[in-house]
Amino acid sequence: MQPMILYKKLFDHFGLQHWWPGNSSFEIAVGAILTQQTAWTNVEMAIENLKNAKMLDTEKIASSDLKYLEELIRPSGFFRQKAGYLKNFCQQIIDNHDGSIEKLLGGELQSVRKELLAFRGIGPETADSILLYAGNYPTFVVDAYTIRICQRTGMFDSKKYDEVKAFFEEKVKLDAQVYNEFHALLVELGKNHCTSSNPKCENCPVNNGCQYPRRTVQSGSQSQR
DNA sequence: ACCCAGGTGTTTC
DNA sequence: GAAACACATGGG
Repeated sequence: MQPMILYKKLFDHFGLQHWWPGNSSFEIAVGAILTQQTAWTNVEMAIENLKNAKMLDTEKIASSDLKYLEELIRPSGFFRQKAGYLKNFCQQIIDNHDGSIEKLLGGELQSVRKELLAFRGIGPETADSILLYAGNYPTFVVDAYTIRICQRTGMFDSKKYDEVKAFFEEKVKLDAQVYNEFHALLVELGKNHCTSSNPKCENCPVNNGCQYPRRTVQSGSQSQR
């Protein structure tokens, strides 16, 4: 199955996703860091805490007491690492972009991406999420669901982030709005159907041609494709 | 009670 | 390089 066919099926089934939840670029970026390997409902609690404490602000976080920040974001899990990530992220924005994430997100895609990837705690998925959902850059976001769906549908078999990203950007015209919906839809499919606890993809709305279990191991032959 | 979640960094084969 | 591990809370 080709990516755009999958996209249409997902869109027909799930409809518009209205991502990313969040009212500002900064809130989206904070959410992107907090949601790493964590359910979004937990992140909502952490962001609510930050809002109530009036801490959703680059200067406030950068100058905050680390222990205090940890307590505020505790519900989002891995709170000690993430508190450090957030402080560092905010400090970088202050040092290099006058404390304005809009300025950070005003540069050329590849150079901003490179800058984000250099921050501690910001890997490829978080960087692309910030670029796409906070900066509206046409960069495809890959996550564990994307990789699993690619493998089970037989669409593309790789666990390497950059390879999967390149595959989609090659097959799907560079368009921030389409990439926005596509990633959100893949997450929806991943959460509801293409889960690790539903390895046979039962009741999947798009499972035509699903090849799970992917292959019966052939001893000796290693040829791909 | 166990498993999982919209990853990342470090350590170890 | 790939694989294994640490990081942690809250919901199903």
